[in-house]
Amino acid sequence: MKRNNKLPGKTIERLSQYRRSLLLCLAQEKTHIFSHEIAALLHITPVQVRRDIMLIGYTGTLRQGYDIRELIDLIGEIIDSQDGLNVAVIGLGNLGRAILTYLSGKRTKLRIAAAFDINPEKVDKVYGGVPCYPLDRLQEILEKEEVSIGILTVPATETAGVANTLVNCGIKGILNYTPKPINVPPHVYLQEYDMITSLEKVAYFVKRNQQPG
Amino acid sequence: MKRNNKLPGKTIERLSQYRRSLLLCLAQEKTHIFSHEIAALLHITPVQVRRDIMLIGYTGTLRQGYDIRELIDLIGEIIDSQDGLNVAVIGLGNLGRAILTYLSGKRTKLRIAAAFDINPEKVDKVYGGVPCYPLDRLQEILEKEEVSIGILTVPATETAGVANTLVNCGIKGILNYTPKPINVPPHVYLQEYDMITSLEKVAYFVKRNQQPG
DNA sequence: TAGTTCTTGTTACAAAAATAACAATGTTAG
DNA sequence: CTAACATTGTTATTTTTGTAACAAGAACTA
Repeated sequence: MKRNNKLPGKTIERLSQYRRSLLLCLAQEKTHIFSHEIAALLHITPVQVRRDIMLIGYTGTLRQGYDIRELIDLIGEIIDSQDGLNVAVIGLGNLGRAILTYLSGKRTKLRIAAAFDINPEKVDKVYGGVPCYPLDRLQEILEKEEVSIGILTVPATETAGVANTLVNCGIKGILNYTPKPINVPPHVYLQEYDMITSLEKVAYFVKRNQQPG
Repeated sequence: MKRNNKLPGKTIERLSQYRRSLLLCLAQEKTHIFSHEIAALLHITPVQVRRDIMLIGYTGTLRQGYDIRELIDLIGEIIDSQDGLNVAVIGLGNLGRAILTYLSGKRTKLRIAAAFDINPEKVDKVYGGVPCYPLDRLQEILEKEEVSIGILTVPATETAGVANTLVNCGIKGILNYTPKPINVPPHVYLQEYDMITSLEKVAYFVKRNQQPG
């Protein structure tokens, strides 16, 4: 049960997905599950499921598979923070609001504490249970609410500036949905995702399948 | 200049990003660029840039670096389809509209041909230059517009059904932003992205940095 | 009881991706 | 002219990720 060894990033992603599926199973009165069942739900291989579960040090029973409740709890111990973390969404365009909707009221360990926008129309309203503040109160609110993770959904022109402010406020992690890459000091964990890049990648592989060579 | 060898997926992603940055440079009258300059723009290493460029068979000049115009054109030859591809966005919630906004009018080779939603309020309106059709006309429109790529932004409950319809209509690639994994026949290229998973991954690494062990 | 069948846990292997190392070659400086 | 330098292109190495192979053990069957 030694799981201080750093787990691979991809394993973490899958653990998050296992838990989500397992919660659904639990809601259906299911108590145990086999590796190949989890695999089928997520369209991956049973081997990979078993390997991931091995890495977190959980052990199923031989003929019943894994205890769903126990597995959910263990995944929680691994990927959740004990006391929870506060998250802020910066930029309430369509994407920012989409994220608020997705997350609203779901995660208990990840609390969306605040949203920010520059548009006065949006400021002081509440979206998905989250209050929207003006962008110029970013620093103040981040500190007051002890926000550790920022989700960047501002226009590309604002990315660098907002990112700097986040870092200066002592943010611990940034999820950047802006098409503009940012750089951060090593103690800040950064993950970037660009929708246009993803789409162009799909287009490339579609093209290749059409004209194989 | 043999670039029929399949390029790594990650290289494709970076090529897309190189092109975007290079277009900006070109707009600033710049004609040549060094690998370390590209690297700095995207916060990666110069070696990786050179390696990617080597893989597509382009050669820069020794003291001037790469010709920006030529490089942009070559990347286009590689990742764009000759005649362009038509894309449809299925589901016009916040996320669907965000994508339309991002893409509207930008890509010439990737044309957003149609959007779909089940909500009558949205149907028959135009979003970002793209007409919205009712979901039950999906099959008809996809065939009429010769759509090869579908972007899935419907609620999780609808994912499986819509995905099946897409496959039946002969779609070539799917970009699934739904939290529900789908499976498709091997000739359909599938890419999935789940925002909640990404956020939980960031949270995990933030937690690890806080309590290193 | 002995054997068959599932399923897990683990080790070994393969593939993909990133990084490092370094030869080659114009260009500049003296 | 020669040496130092900056930059590319390529090969080699390491790291990460995924897949396969297989021993071991509980439950069922006869």
